[in-house]
Amino acid sequence: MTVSRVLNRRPNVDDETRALVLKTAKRLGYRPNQIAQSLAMNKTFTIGVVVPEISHSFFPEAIRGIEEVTYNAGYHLILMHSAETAKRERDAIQTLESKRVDGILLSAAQDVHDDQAYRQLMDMGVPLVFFDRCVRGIGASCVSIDDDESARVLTRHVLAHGYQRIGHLAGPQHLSIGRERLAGFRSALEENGTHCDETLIVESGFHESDGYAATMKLLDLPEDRRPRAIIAINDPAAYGAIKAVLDRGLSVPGDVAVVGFSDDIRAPLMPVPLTTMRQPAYELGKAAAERLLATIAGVVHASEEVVVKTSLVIRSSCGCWDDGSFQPPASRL
Amino acid sequence: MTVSRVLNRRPNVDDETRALVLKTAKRLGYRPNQIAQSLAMNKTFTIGVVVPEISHSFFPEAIRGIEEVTYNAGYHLILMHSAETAKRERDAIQTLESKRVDGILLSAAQDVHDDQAYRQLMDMGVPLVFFDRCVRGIGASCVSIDDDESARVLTRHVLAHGYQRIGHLAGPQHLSIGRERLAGFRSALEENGTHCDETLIVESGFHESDGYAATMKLLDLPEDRRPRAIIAINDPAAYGAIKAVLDRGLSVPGDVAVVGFSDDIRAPLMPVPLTTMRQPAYELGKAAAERLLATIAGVVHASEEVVVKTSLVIRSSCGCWDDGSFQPPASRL
DNA sequence: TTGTACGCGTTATCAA
DNA sequence: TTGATAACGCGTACAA
Repeated sequence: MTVSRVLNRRPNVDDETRALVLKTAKRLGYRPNQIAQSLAMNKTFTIGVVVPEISHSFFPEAIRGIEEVTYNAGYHLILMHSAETAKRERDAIQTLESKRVDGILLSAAQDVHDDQAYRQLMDMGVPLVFFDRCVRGIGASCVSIDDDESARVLTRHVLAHGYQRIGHLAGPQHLSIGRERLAGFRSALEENGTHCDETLIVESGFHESDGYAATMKLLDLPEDRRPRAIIAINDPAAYGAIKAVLDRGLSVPGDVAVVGFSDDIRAPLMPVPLTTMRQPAYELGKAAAERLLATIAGVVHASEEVVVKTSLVIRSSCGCWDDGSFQPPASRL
Repeated sequence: MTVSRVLNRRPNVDDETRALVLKTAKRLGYRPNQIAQSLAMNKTFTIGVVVPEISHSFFPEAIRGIEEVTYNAGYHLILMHSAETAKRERDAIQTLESKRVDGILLSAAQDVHDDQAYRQLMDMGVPLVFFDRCVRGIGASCVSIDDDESARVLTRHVLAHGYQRIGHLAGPQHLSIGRERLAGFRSALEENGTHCDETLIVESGFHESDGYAATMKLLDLPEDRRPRAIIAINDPAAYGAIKAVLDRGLSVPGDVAVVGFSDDIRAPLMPVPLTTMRQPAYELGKAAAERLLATIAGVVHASEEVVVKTSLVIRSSCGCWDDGSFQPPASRL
């Protein structure tokens, strides 16, 4: 009726009627029922966000970026937590579908092994944008960093110290970031003419405990086959690596250099400040949200790769001095 | 129709019909429209969570606890960010009301000065549970720590070092946690027979920059009127305090001891590890969610105060040695 | 066991 | 400018 027109600021309403409606609405504490609106308009102004991890580090910051953009556009967020499991992720996707969200932002869980859930989403026409941990080849956009290139730059820096034996705590190989960072690692070694010892590449999860366990394996090698430096899949894994090295009575970076990936909030505070590749979580979240809104608005149709810039943060765990400048000890060059 | 019965697992359906429905549903990729369900049943299985802060520290962890409980109960979360502003908080509340959430979990923003928005929510019969930063006297439940007692215990510990002049970076006094922590601070001084110098109590916000600014004011006092120890409203403010002390060329805890409140993830990693009151964010989130679900289920009607236990975490910024034991230097006792 | 009628609160369409 | 009617997709109540 007329009430609808007033509340939606439609022009063709008499000023008196309008005033009356507004007054009465206020008196009754009336709130438009957005559920009914959604049903009628087939639009919820809600976006689903699925993250594998909630608490520390990268994701809260990314969510803040997402929230910033979506809030300004009048959208709201349903937050789902996959807890790194494929089952909960599938569950989350189904729920969001049922809730008829206008789009989904998703960062893939660690143990996802097939595309099916994503493909089905795409088939149903639900706008989907991956961020950080992408799944390619299914026509969904991806907002992330250039993992391959970033890993290459990071590895180059480690190589510049003159280290010969370099280990890699590789991420899960069914995830893009696991594969691509490993590829970047390999290519940096190759361009440097450094032999890549496959025993120094061990698969690791994303948690500190994973990094600890994987590093212990490397440290169990005979001394002459042990890595002189370790490149971890992310910062938490690097923390685990540092802990493992120290627990073995060795020093960082004196005996084993360690570098991470993310520039987590704790990285500069570590017993030996962590050299790492800064991944701008907030900006990445914003970019992902912008991409999704564009998709929802129908502005863009094809899937797109959005690359957010990383930057090398040099501290001292790599063997550089702690003033942040790039100064591999001369003796090793 | 019969389809509804099948999908809701009602018993009185022929097995064959049921099988047919399920098969067809799968074939069509059918997803029940929860919007329509919600409209018909007047129930959304959605809970609104309003936090003043998203990224670091306390809230992501609390959200994880909330998510854990609500997920298991079949509820989902709409996450809203008030950014410490009353305006955005009011906005969030209105939106959640429009979205007909089944209940709201809220931690009050820093600059909220009146109860009106909350009262209106209560009047409309929307279950509301505060967590961490509560507003009392409006009939809503509150899940938090015992701020008064915790601050007292913390202050007692600082006093035990023999410090006479103790400063307090007090939180906003219109928020419960600001008032109660200050009250606990005062009562510990009183029971110790220590004079409370009002010039050493300065109001501070919750951010590192706020703590920095407030501490600078204290350090601007003539040397004989400066505090020998500072109790900050929370950990980030304590980080700011430490930075201010160091920036003035003074040492922590040698010249000025500093303690925080929260046990943020960075507390043990500070240049001088921070003594602080541990606030179990995850457990607090869980308790708050449980309380809200009970309210929604109508199990409880009256408002309730749920108190989650804190514990004193002794590191070295208070002047204790760094092994975590309670050992105020003997010379000062 | 199955199907029909109605209502949930809104928007869209068309008529008054 | 305003009002009536039919959707939107489901659950409830009752009839077949």
